Amino acid sequence: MGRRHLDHPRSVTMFALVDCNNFYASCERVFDPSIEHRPVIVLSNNDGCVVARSNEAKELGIGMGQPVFQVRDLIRRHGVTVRSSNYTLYDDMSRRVFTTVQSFFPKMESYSIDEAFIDLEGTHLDDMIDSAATMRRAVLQWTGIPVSVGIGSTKTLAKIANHMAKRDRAGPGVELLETGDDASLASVDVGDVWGIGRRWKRTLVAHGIRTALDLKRADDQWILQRLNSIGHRTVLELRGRRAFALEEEPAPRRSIVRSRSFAGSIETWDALAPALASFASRAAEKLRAQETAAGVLTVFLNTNWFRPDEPRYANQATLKLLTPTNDTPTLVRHALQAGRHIWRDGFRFKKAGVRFTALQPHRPVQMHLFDALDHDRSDRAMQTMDRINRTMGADMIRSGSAGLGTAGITRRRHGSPRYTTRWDELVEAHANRGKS
DNA sequence: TCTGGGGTCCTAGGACCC
DNA sequence: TCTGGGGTCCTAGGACCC
Repeated sequence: MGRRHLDHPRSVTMFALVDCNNFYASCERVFDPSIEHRPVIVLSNNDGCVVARSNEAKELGIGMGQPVFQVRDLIRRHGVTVRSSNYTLYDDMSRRVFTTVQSFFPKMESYSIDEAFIDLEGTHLDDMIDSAATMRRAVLQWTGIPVSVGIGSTKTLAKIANHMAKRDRAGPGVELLETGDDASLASVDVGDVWGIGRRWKRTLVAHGIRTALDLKRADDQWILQRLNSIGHRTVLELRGRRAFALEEEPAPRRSIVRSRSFAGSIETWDALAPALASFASRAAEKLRAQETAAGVLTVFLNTNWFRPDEPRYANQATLKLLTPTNDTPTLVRHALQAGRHIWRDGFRFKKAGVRFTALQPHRPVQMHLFDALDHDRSDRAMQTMDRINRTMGADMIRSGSAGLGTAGITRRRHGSPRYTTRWDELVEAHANRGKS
């Protein structure tokens, strides 16, 4: 790679990570200014765990992923605003944010719902911070979402710079980490390095590697042995060598999962079957949306992991489909068959799901002259079904056996409206609200 | 009482074949 | 009866990410 760069250090190419601050909480605030500057948390499915927190909520000591029942007191004492998660809204806001980012920096990789990497090629090193700051202001102004920007010569360093930008709350929200800035690396906990999770952190700390700088200086062979080849790439990136490329074109999904934990528990096959049918049918929609077909189907179910006092059972059944398909009735039938196979009476099931793998391209056959082939007819029926569900809202039409699906067995008590995607749930604007 | 959901990749080990 | 090595493919489990 670019030895030439040494000759022109001021035009070195850099990556930046744009990361939305407390994304879900920020989305909730955009449409409800009354909760600005106040503690806000967003909950996972079934209102079980905290999946997003405003800074004020973080300061109260509410942890990421913490079960809600453990922070009930804090919520009450400090009047924390609680919202069930609203992914329709977050997806739409995400699209708006990154469309804006891309209008400034066209080479962009959407990395997750709230993060994107960009390539700052063409921007002079001296101008990078200013350009990023300009983009940041535009995003805030046009979408209402605050973002932080970290700049570095590799994705891993850009991630660390972003971490530093967030750490410095009074700062400008943009941080540039020079490749040789070891003092900064020494200030970053090794567990905060992108790619180092809980287990690896434990291994590293036990070996005296506590900071990002220690990791940068670690022995390559030792890393390869005790972590793996990916962990080693992280080390290379800390040294300024690019090991993870910017991927502008998202690779097609290799698997699709639809699963849920149930608010209570499921004790009869008759209660599980509609849930499985619903999972299979939602996953099939996803298959068709990306024009793939599943070659392998897996159904899994398990009892409550957190109840050691109850009988435990977890199992999964995998079946290979003779012909890869994305046809809902076929997939539902197979899912029920696989589920029946691993079903056992006498357990209280807490979670189940359907997974499709061995995905392969499947182009729907459009407007064939004759209806001779069943799969043509099936393709068109599926297209119609997807179209109606898309326009009318999810689940207007679904496979007969899906019935109510998971409607009666999941919980959602703090929902906010789908402000941006449903006419009947639009925010009401009041002229005297004051913000323009 | 109440504990998320959806992904990726790597590695080791077994089955099977030549 | 005894004895081999190397390759591929698949799967399960474990690590990581948001």
